[in-house]
This record gives sequence, structure tokens and C-alpha cells, in this order.
Amino acid sequence: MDKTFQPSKFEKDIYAFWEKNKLFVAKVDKKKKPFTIILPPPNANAALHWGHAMYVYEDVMIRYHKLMGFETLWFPGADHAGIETQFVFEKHLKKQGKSRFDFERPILFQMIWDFVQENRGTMEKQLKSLGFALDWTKEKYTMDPDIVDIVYDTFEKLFKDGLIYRAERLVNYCTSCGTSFSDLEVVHKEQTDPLYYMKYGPFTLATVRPETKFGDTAVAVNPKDKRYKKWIGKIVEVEGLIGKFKLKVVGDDVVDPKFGTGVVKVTPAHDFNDYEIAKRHDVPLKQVIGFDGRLNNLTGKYEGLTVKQAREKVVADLEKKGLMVKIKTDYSHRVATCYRCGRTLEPLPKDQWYIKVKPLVDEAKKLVVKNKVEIYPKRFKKQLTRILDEFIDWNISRQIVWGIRIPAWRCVRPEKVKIMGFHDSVVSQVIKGKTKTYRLRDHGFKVGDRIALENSQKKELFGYAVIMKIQKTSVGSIDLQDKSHYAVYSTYEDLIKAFKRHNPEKEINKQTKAFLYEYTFEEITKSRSGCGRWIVSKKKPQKCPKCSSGKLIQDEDTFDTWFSSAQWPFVTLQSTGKDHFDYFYPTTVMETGYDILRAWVSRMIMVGYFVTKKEPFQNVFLHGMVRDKHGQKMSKSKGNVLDPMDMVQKFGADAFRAALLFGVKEGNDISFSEERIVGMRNFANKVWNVGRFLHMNKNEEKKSKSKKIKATDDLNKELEQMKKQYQKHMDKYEFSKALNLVHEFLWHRLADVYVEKLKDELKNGNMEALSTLTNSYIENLKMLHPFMPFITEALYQTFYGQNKSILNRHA
RNA sequence: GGACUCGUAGCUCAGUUGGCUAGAGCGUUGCAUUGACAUUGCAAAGGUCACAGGUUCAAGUCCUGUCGGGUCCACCA
Repeated sequence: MDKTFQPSKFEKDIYAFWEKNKLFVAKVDKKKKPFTIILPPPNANAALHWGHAMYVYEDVMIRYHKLMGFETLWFPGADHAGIETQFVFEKHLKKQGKSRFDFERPILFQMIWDFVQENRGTMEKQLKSLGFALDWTKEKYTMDPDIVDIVYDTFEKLFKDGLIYRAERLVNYCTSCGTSFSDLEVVHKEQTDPLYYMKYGPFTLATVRPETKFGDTAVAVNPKDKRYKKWIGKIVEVEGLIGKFKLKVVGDDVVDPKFGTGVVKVTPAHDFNDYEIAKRHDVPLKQVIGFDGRLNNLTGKYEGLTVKQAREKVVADLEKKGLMVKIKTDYSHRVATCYRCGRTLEPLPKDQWYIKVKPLVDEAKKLVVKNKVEIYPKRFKKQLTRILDEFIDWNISRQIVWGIRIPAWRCVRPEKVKIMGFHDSVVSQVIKGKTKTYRLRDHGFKVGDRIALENSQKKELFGYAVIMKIQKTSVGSIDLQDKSHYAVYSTYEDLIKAFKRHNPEKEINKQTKAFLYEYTFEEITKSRSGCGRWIVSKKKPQKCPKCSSGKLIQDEDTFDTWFSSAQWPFVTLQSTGKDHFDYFYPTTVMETGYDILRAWVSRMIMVGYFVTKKEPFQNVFLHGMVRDKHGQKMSKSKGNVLDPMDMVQKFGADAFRAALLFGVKEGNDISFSEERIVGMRNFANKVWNVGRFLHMNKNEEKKSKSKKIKATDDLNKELEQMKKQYQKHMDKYEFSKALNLVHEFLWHRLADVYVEKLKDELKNGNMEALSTLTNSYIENLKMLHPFMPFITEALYQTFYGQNKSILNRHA
């Protein structure tokens, strides 16, 4: 034995030994209790970082339970990490002077696939170098066909249960990354921008985004604001940069009379608040910024300018025209930015798939409240229930290529047409051929327009029509008995009731204006192709089940990566086989960082329960973030980043692992420094040398006489107590305390006290002293093994032989 | 604005349901040591446990407030 412990001499061989002897391979064994952890799948093509280093907690739990006689499964996998990976790949393309728009979709997908495959493997190697007891024979990847298949099943099931819907809403869109994000992926940044006060018809109003004024469709004031009360409901004329336009003034409580001038321009297509105001007051949407981040053809001479350029030009032009009142330059506010590229996000209206989360959240919350899913440390339970309470419908569409493509097919319409919606209850009457309809809202139809008729509840097209005549009229002057209308009414109350059904928020009386459309109706038949319907199906359907059209095109979008991640605990086990799923599911512990409690943990519970009707894991253990030695976040700009793999090389995996846990309260952030590892490296060396000392004595084999003395009894007693204490800590997830206990006992009791006391006895060849010390030592190695697997295995083997493993003791 | 969390030795942190002279690692000081280990041993210095009240026989630990960090969420043109 060397004088000091040399990690590099052992680590590789020992890991290979473990793998060769299938020590990490889990089998279904009904005689044993299962203990399962699914590894939070790291990004397939990224190198190991501090987050992954924290998997040490999982290894500690796995090895501890393996030693306790459980059938343990630690299930490894890799995530395709949609946006992250595509973003990295695009940077890679950029270096070659190319962009993703230079390639067709299948080619681009294949290129990213190959790129990932090339870079894959480093992550696995690094996890092995940390000694993780992962069952590599079962490894899965989120893009494996069998995984994707189950993810599709989930989507279908959600759809069948009515929990998936498609809606046009404002989304957070990054015009640089070319995709939308869910609300959780938005990062708000504090920023100082000019606040522009401009003349706006009879008002002056303040805005930071003058370039969106072309999309304004209303002006809002607070209804209690005496200054503007009289304007509410009136139409005002505004002199703009591309001509005069008219807008309605609405009263809404969200307007703060104290801010700016107390007047707000309403731009529903480009602002979340305005969108809400517009919904409340039935104000139309007008999109003037495109998904390329440039102004569109509704903005006259500003068309084609980027948002930034347009803002500068609009400001300059407003000043020229004398419409700019003043500019406040130090206005500080929070801006939504892309968590990926850091650019400002553009709220844009877009058609996307959403998951209705309410029913899922309700079930998830029950599991958490009733402790079917227990959270450690406890304080995160409160946080999780709050997160569940606040969940809003989840946008799962992403406009990127790298991901699991959404299995939805659109029955393509032969041409782009405007749509007129009908309430489900009147569709049958419309089909009977009555050809007139009253509408409260003007759809902007013109005589001669070819329009599609849609069942607004089912979102299905059922016919086409050509507009013959449009008449504007008040409700009071509608001919109730008009036989050519699809429905006749006996009283105005009935008619108003019918209107109300379509416009529940609107006040309707005899003075309300309605539009009367006359049209020729044409029912959609099998011969006509394309009804615009969405079909959710794993495989491409032969034809549309509604209209029999064969022209079906798959949605271009891919799933939010979290959608597949949310299913990870059960897809991994299901794809491994029913017997495995039945035995190992629900998994025992989900261990991850508290930073993804919302994005991942909550969703796993929601989706996992929905699909399996069981909690995906019985316990959640959350670890903290790694910071530098002064508690500062590690960042490249601060230059305080340590590379975990460097640390492993320099001090050994055991020291590194122990340093992550030693003296750290579970769930708290860790201030990491090289000194911490040095301390643990020294500890490892102490352990090594106690072994070395005992081993030397063992080999000296003097005259064997045994004599019980007080010190050996004391040691045995102390050891028994300590073992109990250790188990208590381990079972309560108090790993730091357990490690501290072994550290204290091995070093300061066993080595400093007992070895010193018994040194003379050993010299005299007292075998009782040697065996007591050795026994105590081996027991400690066992307890230390979850934390420092390599050195403990190496020492165990020097005592019992190269073909033995410390892990097999209870096998 | 809301929620959570922290404020204990020079630094980074432990301190279990309140209970003896408040602990660890690193750092500091002194001494020791050539047959397990200098990646060592022994010893020492160093804390009004943020502050102010309160509950209690007893508070670093529970309650209230103040001050000061941190994290997350919400969000006004």
C-alpha cells in the first residue's frame, strides 16, 4: 500500500469492476423491496456542470439502500433539450456562416441529431468518473422511438379527455430564436428606457413603445378618473403618422390614474395587459409586428423596419409633426426577455396548443397535501402548493425543429378564407339551408367574399358560403318572422337571448347594432377536400374523418421539452417492460434542484398522475445551488467558476463528492471552494492510513494471543451507538449529519483515540485488539461507502481480495 | 407588492422536538514527530449566537417588531 491514497490509481478500474460484475444492474426481485431513483436526464450533448455534480445525493441514497438490502435501480437517461441544443447548434452553424433557414426541416433535424450523437458520451463518461451507481444497461434518451411513442400516447389521451386545446393568444415570442415560450421561461430584467409623452387625439399619453401605435385599437382610462370620465364610450379621432384614425375610449380599472397622464393606448396584439383590456371591452386585435420582428404592411412607410428602427423613426417623426410632448429618459421598468439569448421578447398573437391544467393541478395538489408525495426539506412543500395554485394553462408548442414533433394533423383548406362561427345549437338549422344570419359584430366581410362556416364549439368547419348582401341594422328593426333566416323568433326577448349566447359579456338591447348577412350556403361534402380540422394521431391518418380529404399536413411545431420531461419517471420504466414498471413504479425518490420545482417537479406530478393514476415518486428531495466560496453565484464574467471535472482530477472523485455534502444543510446553497475538497482529500487519506496500519499489523501475524481489555469493549459500545445514529440520519435524508458522524468517528475516535490506545497491544500481538479495530473500521467503511465509494471499495478489497465488493456484503 | 429564506468564531457553515462550560472545516498561534498518516498529532486563541422586546424554571432554538442580505413569484402604458 502506498503511503497516501492515490485516487487515479483506483477509480477507473474499480468502476469497470462494478460494471463487469453487474453490481448496478437492477432486476425485478419480489423478495426484496425496490428502491428507485430516476436520474434527472442531463442534456445529451452538454458537459457536466455543478447541477449534475449534485447527483451525488442520489448516489448516496442508492448505495446506502443497496447496502441495506434493497433492490435498487438508478435509471440513467439523456434529454434532447430542445431549445438549448438547437441554440447551441445554431451558434455552431453561424461559425460556418450559415443559418438554420438555409436548410430544409428534415435535413436540419438530421444535422442536429448527428451533432448531438457526436457530442454525446462525454456526459456519460463524466458521470462514471464520479462513481455513480447507474444502471447503464437501461439507459434511455428522450428521442428514442419507444419513448416518443409513449409521449404521443399521453398527448392523445390528454386530447381525448378534452385537456388539450388550440387557441390564438398572445405568446412570448423571441424573434431571434424564432419560437414562443411558456410563461415560466420568461426572464424579467430591470431596464431603463425613455417614456414618451405624445399627443393622441384629445389626450396626451405616455408609452415606452410608440412604434406599436399602428396597432392601437382603443384608448383606455380609469372609469373613476374625473378628468376623462366623459370620454368613455366615445369615439375619438387621432392624428397619426400614417393618417387619421378613429378609436373607442374604454374605461378599465387596471389603468392607474397616477401613472403618466392616466391615459393608455390599447395595443391588444402586442401587449398582454392590453390584450386583457381588449377582451373585456370587445376591442379588435390588430397585428402590426410580424414574427420576424419587423413592422408589417399595415404600417405604411414603416413596413420592414425592425422594432428598434421603427421606434427611432416614429419618435423622430412624431417630433417633426409636433406630436411629441416630452420625453422622460430615466423610466425604469421590467422587460420580458428570452432566457436563452437575452433579447427582449415580443408579445405576438399566435395559434398554439395548450394544456388545460386545472384538472391536473387539482389532483397533483391532493397528492402533495396528503403527503402521497413528500417533500424534503419540508419548507418546499409550501412553495410547491403555491406553485400549483398559480399554474396557468401551459403552452406546449415550440417553433423549433429539434424536438418531438407534435402528432397533430391539419386537414388543409383548399384556400384561405375568413370564418364565420356558429353556436353548436344552430348549426343544424344553418345546414337546412336557411341562408341569413344576424351578427352583432362586423367581421369585415365584403359582398362577394367566400367564407367558411365553423361550429364555434367544436372548432369544425361545416360549410362554405358566399356573401350576397350585408345590412347594418339595429336589433329593434329586425324582422322576427323573416322566413329566410335560419331561425325565427316570437319575441325580441328570444332574439336577444340568442344574441347573448354568442356575446355573453355584451349588453344587448333593441338599440344595439347588428349586421345582417345574406349568403349562399354550401355544405362541406366528401368530394370537397379540406375542412381545416385538427386531428391528433400518432400515425398520419389516411384521410380526414370529418370530410374525407386526404390532404393532411402535420403541425410544424414540436413539444416544449418539459412536456416530455414531465413524463420521464413513467416513460423510462414503461419502455423497459411491464414487469419493471409494476415493480419499480411509483419511484421512491425524485432528487433535483429547487430551481426547477415549478418547471419540472410540479409538472411530473401533474402529468404522471394523469397517465398512471399513481404518484410518479413518493418523495422529492431538493438540493441547493452551488456558489463560490463567498456565496456568490458562479459566473464567467466574475471569473469565479470552478470546473467540477478539474476538481475530480486534482483531488479524486471521493473527496469531491464528500466536499459537496460535508457541512451543508440539505436544500441550502453550497459555498464551494478548493479548501473544502482539500479537507475531504485529507480525510480520505486518513481513512487510507488507518487501513494501511491495520493491514500491516494483520500481515505481521505475531503469536496469537487474545485478551479482552476495556478499550475494545468501549469501542464496540461506541460503534453500536454510532451506527444507530447514522441510520437515523440517513433515513431522514440528513446526509450531511451522517457524513459528519462518520468523519468524526473514524478520525477522532477510532484513529486518534482507539488506535493510539491499542497500539501497544497490537505490538504485543493481541489479536482481540486487532480484530476489534478491524471490525470497527470495516463497519465504518461501509457507512462511508455511499459518500466515498472508490476508496472504501479499494480498502475493502485489500482486506478481502480483489474479487470481492463492499456492495455485496448483504447480497 | 407577495411568499420563502438567512443573519452563530477571521472565512464557509452545523446546531434535531427550547436543557449542562455554543460546534465543524478552512485559516491563525505554539509545541511535537523519522515504523499508519506533515494530506499528521497535541494544545491554544477567537463568538454580547444582527438588534429590541416577549413567553418560560430555562431561548442560538418559540412569538412580535426593527435593521440588513438572498431567492422565487407578480407587475403599470
